[in-house]
Amino acid sequence: MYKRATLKDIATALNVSTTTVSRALNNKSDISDEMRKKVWEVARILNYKPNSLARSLRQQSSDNVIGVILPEVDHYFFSTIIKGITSSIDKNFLIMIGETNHDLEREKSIIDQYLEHFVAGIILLPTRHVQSIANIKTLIDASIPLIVVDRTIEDYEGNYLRHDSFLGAQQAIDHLIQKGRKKIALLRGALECSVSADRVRGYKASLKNHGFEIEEHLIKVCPNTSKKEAFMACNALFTESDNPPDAIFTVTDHMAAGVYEYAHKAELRIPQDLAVVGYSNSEISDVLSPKLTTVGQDGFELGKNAKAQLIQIIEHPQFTCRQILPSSLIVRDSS
Amino acid sequence: MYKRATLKDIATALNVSTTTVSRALNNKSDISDEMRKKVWEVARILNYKPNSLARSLRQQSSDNVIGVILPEVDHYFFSTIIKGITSSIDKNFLIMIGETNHDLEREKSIIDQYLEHFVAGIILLPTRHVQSIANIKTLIDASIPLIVVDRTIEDYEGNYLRHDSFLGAQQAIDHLIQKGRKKIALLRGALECSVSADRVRGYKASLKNHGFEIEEHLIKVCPNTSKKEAFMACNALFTESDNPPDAIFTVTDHMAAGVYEYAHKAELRIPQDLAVVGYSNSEISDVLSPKLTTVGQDGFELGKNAKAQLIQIIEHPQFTCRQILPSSLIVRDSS
DNA sequence: ATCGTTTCCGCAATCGATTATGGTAAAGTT
DNA sequence: AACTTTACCATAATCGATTGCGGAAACGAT
Repeated sequence: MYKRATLKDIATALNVSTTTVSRALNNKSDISDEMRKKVWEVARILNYKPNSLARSLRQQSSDNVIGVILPEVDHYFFSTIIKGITSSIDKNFLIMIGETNHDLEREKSIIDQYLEHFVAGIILLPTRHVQSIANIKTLIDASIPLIVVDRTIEDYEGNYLRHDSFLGAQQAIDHLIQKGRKKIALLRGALECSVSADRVRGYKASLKNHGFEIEEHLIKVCPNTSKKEAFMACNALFTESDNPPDAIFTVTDHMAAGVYEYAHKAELRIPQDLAVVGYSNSEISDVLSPKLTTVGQDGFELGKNAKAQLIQIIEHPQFTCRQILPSSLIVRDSS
Repeated sequence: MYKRATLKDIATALNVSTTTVSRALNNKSDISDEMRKKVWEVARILNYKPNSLARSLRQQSSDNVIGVILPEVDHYFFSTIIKGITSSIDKNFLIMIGETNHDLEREKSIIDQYLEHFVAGIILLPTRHVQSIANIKTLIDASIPLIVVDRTIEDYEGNYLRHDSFLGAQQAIDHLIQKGRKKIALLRGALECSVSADRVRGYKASLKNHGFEIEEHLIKVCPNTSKKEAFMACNALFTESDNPPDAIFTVTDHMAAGVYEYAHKAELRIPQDLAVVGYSNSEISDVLSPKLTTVGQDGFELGKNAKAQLIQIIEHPQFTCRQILPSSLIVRDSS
């Protein structure tokens, strides 16, 4: 059985104490240059790598484990965020991952587990039901480096990073209006979801700016932002009134797929009879026919950025991050 | 700052040694029933949770951290596997995740990092370039619980779990032949990829079983299994010969999307002029129009299963797992 | 020569758990 | 009564690193 070299091995080899070795390797003071060099040399030869468990235990804090918490790992947007986090290998951070399935209890439980493991910091994508800082209070009190990504949390004053959903939605509606659409419906997500709320605000703002009336019956709620819900909502839009919409904006691309399905069944042509704009620029937007116009939010960059910022926060406790990234409309063939 | 209760706190409260407390909590011998009860009671009151770092350090092995290694976290199939692994919360295992991007060096480096962290076991989805057990030799020598998922590794004798790609491909071709197709092309992946190789074997086996000739020029290689490569390969198939295929089987759904795109451009109707069958039952197969016939392999179940089996291996060193799960054809509208 | 400063390094405690070894008192044995 | 066994618990070492404190040697100043 292979055994890794320890501080003691280096110390024995040089006939010095482990204290000296530790200080030499961490480039601390009270060490002569000569000794420092010798220690580094032996460490290299023995292929020494510090035992991070021992270090974490002693320091009461890991220095290379980041905990990630998100609602659903198999949603394209989230999975590209994970890719952004895992693919940059700076500092060799290890990534722990926990999935909440939008369950607040589960979220709390994962946070506790991360705390027990002395993670160096946490990247949190809150559930869509988050209403308060209850779950992260422990983190705040203990000053655990934390960055809240994608969603907002009421009364939370700490570090965050997210896309500008308000602006994204506004761009989408601006675009539809510019294309001559007069009656634009909106399929939104859960009422308590901050992201969805921002997009609704963007929708309304754009309509107002162009002197359009806001018709509440054109706004349908799809709590799970699913394809099926969107299909049903679409059905409602076209059967409840004999003055149906000529454009639909959905807050996810999946919902747009539901609209496509309804349009296909109702023999509505996209974009001639009905323009569709989705949100996320997920992979299905390029596969749908006609290709879907959508608001692009780059998950990869978001994840990469979140990790970089968190590392800054870990290394410089006074560092703060309050960033809102721009989204940009990607015009394809559905509008 | 909140501080967790330790063995020592319990020991002090009861005026006994930490030895006694440890043994009582771990239900070992040399402890009176009376003492055991008292210890458990105090532990409950103080909300004691063992420090897993300290435990791992002492035992030279964690008991609740699983390391997962896979090629690309944002591919739908892989992300559903992650979901399968993370969503079952048995035993409160923590999940570490590493992405190789099909880079063997990176794979090795992640394995080393996991070893340094004394993970209890590893779920490995090898890169498509894997040719030998070089990367996992350390794991085997050190008897680290390991399960190889999705792909095979030459000369590897340990635990594995994967889908039956041979059978899946065979079913797909059987289906196309039964539908009356006479000239079935195949878009395959990288030559060194075992999964792709299995599917090619299935393709050939089915053709042979039905008395068809195998025409090598109908088999095109798309090393990255991308949509664009598939589009190009398709173009080649239809321009190189004036006797083009009437059906195409692709080893991923994304490649099928490439075929769709070519068909659209070349004004070929699916399925009338060209039948298409994909592989994976990814989310795009339900979004493509017409909906894609594909071979279903359930990533969620695979992940869940892999985790359950690994836990068995961790807890019972003599336990072995050699499973090949069936895939099943999902017939939709493209064939 | 004496005292004060640096410089450089080691001792031992510490993080929180596990465990080999040993010791004491009660119970059992002949 | 003397000896052995059993039950139960404590002491201390251990995992691999970090760090407060202290000590010895070298050097400079008076």
